[in-house]
Formats: sequence, structure tokens, C-alpha cells
Amino acid sequence: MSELKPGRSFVSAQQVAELAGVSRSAVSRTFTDGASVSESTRKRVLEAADKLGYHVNHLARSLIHEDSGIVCLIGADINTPYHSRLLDAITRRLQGINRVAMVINTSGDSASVEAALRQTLNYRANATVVLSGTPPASLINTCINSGQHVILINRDDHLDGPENITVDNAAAAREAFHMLHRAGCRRIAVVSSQAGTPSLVARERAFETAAGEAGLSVSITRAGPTGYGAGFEAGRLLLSGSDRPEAAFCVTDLLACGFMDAARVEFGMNVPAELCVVGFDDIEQAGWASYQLTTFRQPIDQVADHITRLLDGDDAARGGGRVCFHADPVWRRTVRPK
Amino acid sequence: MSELKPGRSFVSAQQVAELAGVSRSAVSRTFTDGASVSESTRKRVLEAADKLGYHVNHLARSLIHEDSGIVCLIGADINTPYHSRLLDAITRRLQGINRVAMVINTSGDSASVEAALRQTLNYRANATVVLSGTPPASLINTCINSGQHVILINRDDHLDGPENITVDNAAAAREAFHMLHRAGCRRIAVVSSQAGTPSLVARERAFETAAGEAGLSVSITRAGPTGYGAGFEAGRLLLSGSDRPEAAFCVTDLLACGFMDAARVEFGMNVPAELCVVGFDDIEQAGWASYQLTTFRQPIDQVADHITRLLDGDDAARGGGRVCFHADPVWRRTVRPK
DNA sequence: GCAGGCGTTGCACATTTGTGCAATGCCGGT
DNA sequence: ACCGGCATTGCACAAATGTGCAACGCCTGC
Repeated sequence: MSELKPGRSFVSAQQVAELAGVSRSAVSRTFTDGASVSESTRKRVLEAADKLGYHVNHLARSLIHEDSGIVCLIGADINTPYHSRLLDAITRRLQGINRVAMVINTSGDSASVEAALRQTLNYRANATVVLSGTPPASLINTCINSGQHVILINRDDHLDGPENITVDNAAAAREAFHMLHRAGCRRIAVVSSQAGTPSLVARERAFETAAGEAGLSVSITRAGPTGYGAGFEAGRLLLSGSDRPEAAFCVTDLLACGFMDAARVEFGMNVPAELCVVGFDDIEQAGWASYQLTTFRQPIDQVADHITRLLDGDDAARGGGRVCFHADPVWRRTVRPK
Repeated sequence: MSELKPGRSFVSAQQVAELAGVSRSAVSRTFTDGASVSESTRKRVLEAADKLGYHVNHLARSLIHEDSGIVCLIGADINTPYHSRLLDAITRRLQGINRVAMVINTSGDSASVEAALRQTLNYRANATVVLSGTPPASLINTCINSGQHVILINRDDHLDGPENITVDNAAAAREAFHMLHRAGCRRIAVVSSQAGTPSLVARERAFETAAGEAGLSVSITRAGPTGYGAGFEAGRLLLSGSDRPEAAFCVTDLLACGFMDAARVEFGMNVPAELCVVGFDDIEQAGWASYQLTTFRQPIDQVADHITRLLDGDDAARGGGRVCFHADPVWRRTVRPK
């Protein structure tokens, strides 16, 4: 099979038709589900196609149909544990429903973001999933105006064109506070970052509010971009002072890992005896023996499943739907029991 | 701008031409670099295009040109630190040279792998980059026969169609042995996985050979799939015996992290006083304060740069080129100095 | 003033595929 | 044997774009 002469370039349906001795229409129908072809010609066509190494040109096919089969995934920091897991879950499911993922990395400058988003439109992507980051709302509107599906994950801006999938950051943050409060912690710090992502801000706010309702005030530290380094630096700042916090709510597991390491390595502290820590995301490292971090699990599979449902069934996919999943707590060993 | 009526569907060049009062050719030429259009009509076309929200259809454009602008990235375990960083580096650079990345996740069953690879051909991808995993050679040949560029990363099978980018695993593994040998370690274990990936096997072999030349024999432990868990399990197995190894070469940083954690948490050992560890990849976690792992840095940026060079300049891209980059040692604190 | 040249523009054809419509052929029933 | 019906097939057109070729108009130089 595929004993094609090494001569370059792709094979067209015309060539297959000539070899099989049928019309090009017959070839097309052979590769179209539900089209009417006799068993004998189908067999001849398939043989010829295999011999020549023919593959249907989806670009041409997409010219005719509305459906290009391409789904754009737009996101920043895709090398981050949480985002790469999300990417993994989504791409795998997309393949299951015969779509293909086009990944736009917006970690670069904002000019490249705009260029990248334009690609979405240039390739007539079936839908655009915004995983993270803060692409300007105007660009999102451009997509919607061009008749594209847009699915926003964890962005709380209230546009009504796109589909919104969110995580209940506020509920989880409240629960985080009560976990620490019940453990007897009173001086509690919030460790966040300078990123200002909507979901991070939502976690900060809800935690602060819950603390306020319990009569406590919390300090928020933002020592850099979201990541291990910023958590470590926050630990250095917070723990070198005279009145150390008894606990910290880190709005991200990466921040939590950095914070814990600063506490243990720089100050020789024991977690959770001297310091309780709660994170968010439940990245793989949170479960490592060195951390055993108590955190909240991102409902990655639920989010990915919902996306495939939106893209597969055309019915529920319209209008500004809004779904919110819960982030369940994962008890490990960085919060004292009781 | 883009005050398009919310009515669905994309805008065609024909509609722009009518609004601007020119022929469709003029519209096409406006969006084609180097085509001859007067400044006045160009301006009128751009205004009309902006008003209607026009975006060139790359699918149609690709029908004519050879170049679809799509590059397929095929890989498994993209949620892994090393692979997600590679993905990040490559996608970012692709955008820089006006290509777009189509990601095929081969973590699923092998049937889906074949279907996915077919997508590569269906969308007339400009090139296919195989990041990892073990897609059958027959599928790779299918791509090559269809006249596609194929770029293999870290696969040592000796196909001569594709471009090969490799890392000098053997040299690094030899160096790893000498690092441990010079530190005075004699009972050395190799921690690997059951994956059997070419590069992992190459590291095992080279290390074993180097040890043999020094008159030492090493044991190789493969406790599961490549990852933290397998490293931890290997630690449990190796360190519970009567004669514990003095050092371990873990063919992956993830294995090393798991191994170190088992040593410290399960057996209360001190690294590097009682146990030296060397990893491979230099993932982010290797630099975390809890690990400070001595390891070898994957030349990710060099690999990504080379890929863009292959795709951008058409000249050097032909034939079974073979490039090999060096993995430099990163000294941290899991090997005793001197 | 006229010819030559150059920049610009439109026509028509090319790329690859799906599909409606009509024609063809085959089969069964009467 | 003939006719109706059905499955199959080919023609021609559609989708959105790039581009060679010829025509057109304008400017310049003589």
C-alpha cells in the first residue's frame, strides 16, 4: 500500500478517479458518509486511493460546509501545570468528536495576540475557546460578530455573546477560609500575584470578605507573576516580620509550593505545626510527598466534557449560556485537623 | 469599526468588492503582499473590509498555494513539565513566522493516533513535528510519501526521509556517571521507566556502559510509567534492601523527584550526604528549593529555534538532515561536590 | 501632439471538493 | 415483453481565493 512514487505534492480526487476509471464524483461520494455508491465502485476507488496515497482535502471540504472541524484554543502560560493539564484534557476530547485543535499561544506581546486571534478567523475555526489570559474584549467581539462560537473559561466579564464556563472561586475561597479558621488560625495571609486575572481576584475578594465576616482582617501579598517564584518571595517577605502569620491562603498551588519552600528552607518552619497552607488548582505537585498540599481541585474533566458537549450537540450551543462548576476541597496535610 | 449586522456567517471578498465599488481582484490584491494596487483603491478596500468585518479565508488561499501555514505537532503526555515547555516554545516561535500550530494528542488509544495523524494530511499541514511518543514508523512514512516535511525530535530510529533533531543523551549520561563517580559513589542505581522511549533507553545504556568501563555494574529499575510515581516506587524498592545504593541516576527529573521524596519521607535519608541523585531534563521543579536537583538541561530553545529555521528557510529543509544538541549539566545540590 | 511605457484593473481560469439534477441501467412485477 | 421504480453515475455548478493576460488610462519625452 501507498507505494507512491516519491514525487512530491498531494494527490487529488481527480487522479484517483482516473486510476479507478470512474468520475470524480464517485470518488467524492466514496469518502462522504451516507452518499450513494455501489459496493463495486467503492472498492475500486478505495484501492486506487490507497495506492496513490490519497487523503481528502479538508481545506476544500471546509470551503463548502460551514464546519471546518477546527477549534481554536487560546491561552497563555501553557507550560504551567494547570493549563497544560487543561490543554491535554481538551485536545484529547476534541479528537474524540472528530475536531482538531489549533493552539494559539498568547504569552508573547499583545501585538502577537491580536495577530493570533485573527488566525482564528482566517482559518474559519468552528469555535474559539479562551483558556485564560486577558485578550481584549474587543477582539472577542470581533470573533462573535463573525459568527463564531466563543467559549470563555474562568473569565467573569459579563459579555453575553459567548458561552461562559466558570469555577465557583468564591465558594471555594470561603471554604478555604473556614478550613483555616476552624483549625484555629487567626493571623491569616493571602498570597496572590500581580497578574490580576479575574479568577485570582475573585478568590482574593471572597476570602477577604469571609474573613471580614468572622471579624478578621487579612493582608494580601502580590510579589510577582503567578508562579513558584512569587510564592517564595511572598514567603520571604511575610515570614521575616515580627508577627508571622499562622496560615496562608495561596490563590494558586504554584504560589503555595513556593511559599511552603520559603517557610521551610529559609525559616526552618514546620508545616502544618507552625504554619497552615491552603492552595488552589490541585496540580500534580500538590500531591507530591514533599508538599502534600491541602487544596481545591479544578474540575478540569467537567470543563472539558462541557466543551465537547457544546461543540458536538448544536442545540445547546447557542446564546450566552453560563455554567459554573464547583471546586472540591482536597484534604492533605498542610492544614491541622480539627 | 466592524459594526456588522449580527447576522451570522463570514464575509467574502465579493461583498467587500461590491461595497468598495471595485472588482474582487482588487480586494484579493489588497491582501496579497507585493501585488499591484493603487493607494486610493487600497484605502477604499480596507475601509470596506473593516466595516464588514472581512477576514481572508486561509482555507481557500491554501487551496492554491502549496503552503497552508499549518504545522502539526504530534505528541503524548503534553501535560508533563518537559513536553509542555517544548510545546510552549514551539508554538510561540511558529506564530512569529506566521505559522499556526495544530496539536495532535496521542495519549489516547492507538486507533485515535492513526486518526489524528490522518488529520495532518487532511489539513495539508506544511510539516509534522513528532515531539515524542512512539507513533508507528508506517504512519510516519505515510506522511513522507504524501510529500510532507517530517521533523522527529529525540527519536533515534534511522529513517532517512525525515529531519532528525536529537539530544546527545549518551554524552550526558556518560557525564552523569562521572559526576557521581568523582563524588565517590560506587554503588549506583539507574532509575528508569517501563516506557521504553528511545531517548530513555539511550540514557540507560550509555550510563551502564560508562559504569562498566570504570569496572562498576549498575542495576536498572523500571517501576512504572515515566513520572513521579514510578520514581517514588523505585525509591521504595531500592532503599528498603540491605545494601542501599549510594547514588542514583534518574533518566528523568520527574523520576528523580519521586525518588528523592521516597528517600527522604519514607527512609529519612539526607540528600546528598547519604544519597546522591542526578536527573535529566531540568524541568522547573528541579530548581525548586525542596529539590535543588543536579541535572541536565534539555536544549529546548535550541530545538525550537532549529525547527523554525527548518520551516522558514526552504533551502536547508530538504533531505534527512540530522542535528544533535548537547544537554549541559546544571549543578545544584544533589551531588556532593568533589 | 503623438508615441511609448508603466501602473492599475478586470476578466477569466485555476485550486479541490460536495451535491442537485438528469440520465442511465437494471430489476421485478404484470 | 413492457413499464415503473430505484439505485447508481456523471455533468455542471457552487464554495473563496490567487494570478496571467490583455486592456485601459495617464504621464512623459521628443
